[in-house]
Amino acid sequence: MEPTTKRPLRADAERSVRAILEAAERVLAADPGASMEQIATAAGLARTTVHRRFANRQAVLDALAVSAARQLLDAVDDGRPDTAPPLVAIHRITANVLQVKYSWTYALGLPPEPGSEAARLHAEVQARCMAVFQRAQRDGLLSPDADLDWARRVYYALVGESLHGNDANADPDTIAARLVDTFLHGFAAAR
Amino acid sequence: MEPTTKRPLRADAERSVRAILEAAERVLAADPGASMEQIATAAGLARTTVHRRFANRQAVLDALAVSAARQLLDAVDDGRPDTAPPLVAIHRITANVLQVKYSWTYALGLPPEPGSEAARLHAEVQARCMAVFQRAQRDGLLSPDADLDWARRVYYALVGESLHGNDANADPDTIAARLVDTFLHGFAAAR
DNA sequence: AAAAAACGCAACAGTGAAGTTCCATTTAAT
DNA sequence: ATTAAATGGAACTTCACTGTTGCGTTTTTT
Repeated sequence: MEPTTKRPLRADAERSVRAILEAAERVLAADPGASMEQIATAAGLARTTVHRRFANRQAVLDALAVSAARQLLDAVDDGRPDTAPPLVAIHRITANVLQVKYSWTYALGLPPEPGSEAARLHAEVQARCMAVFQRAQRDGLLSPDADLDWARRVYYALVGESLHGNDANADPDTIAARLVDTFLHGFAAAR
Repeated sequence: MEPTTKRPLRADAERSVRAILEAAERVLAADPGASMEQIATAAGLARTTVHRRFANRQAVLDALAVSAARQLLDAVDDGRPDTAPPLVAIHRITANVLQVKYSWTYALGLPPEPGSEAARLHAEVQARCMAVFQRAQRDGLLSPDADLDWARRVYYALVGESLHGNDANADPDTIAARLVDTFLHGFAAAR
């Protein structure tokens, strides 16, 4: 029952925490109802060790959500959303996000508890996204009529869909290019 | 243990079956791990009655998936996908599908068991969808370069996204119009 | 009105997972 | 090398859910 970081963990304990979170992602992605035992085994640990690091199942899920959300925010910031030209930023962010989302599909699909750290991080990501879109609209890349909130939701949906069917190693830049092209122009014949 | 329809069910029994499926959709949409007890209560029935109509939990899920998939296929066929002009068909199908999907979000999100009736129905829906898109491409509505499989996936994703945040009574035709517009033209400024 | 079917309710057994405790052993920190 | 922390493993309790059975009562069918 010590979820709060009282003193720094020992090196092996920190490895265990990471192993648990990575195992949880793998196992829960395959079966959201998987047991703590399955997670522990996948992490190469005993079940009691998992319970020593996380008070209960929910604590694992919370930590998993926060960990993944942090990496997502980093992926976005690495695309320079505030300084790069909008089209470049959107491309880079998309490619970065696709990689993170592929590795943390389950964790990033978890509904963030309102008020939680994970929710705060997701809101941060969303703010970056909206800022880029607003700049893109001012630069004439996006239509002046575009509903940016709807645009953001569509963009999220395209990212989610782009994760399917790609056997891991498919070039993220290629997928991102197709995604952005669809986002901008849709499927209608050129006018 | 009588999942197979031996003799026609009595009137009240058939009402029970429908009540169970509708309750299962509501309850499981809110919590996918909900118990049979919760489903029974939501259906206004005793738990044993649920077990009398469905051998086990999986049988409920299967029946739920099939029921929803049937309605989905009906919604698609009501849009005349083979005869109406492609743009009209796409609009109508979209509006119809949105309504069905809104009422059966959970059931239609279930991964269809390979080889099951539900899987067959979903494949049928997909075939209708591809047929419309091919006609649309021949008619010059969709770009000759468009990857129709990717287009279909994007279309599905847009449908899924359009279900969120709409407080039920939002006009399906309005939402469908926005969806189709985005699908065709994206968000870029007009060239 | 009589027969058949469906229902509610209570009770029961079986299962599996969550969470805890204790202790011997291993591993990291100083 | 000593100390403190972390781990594995077994055992145990608790608990919720599943699936089943039996029986008296209600509802539908004919």
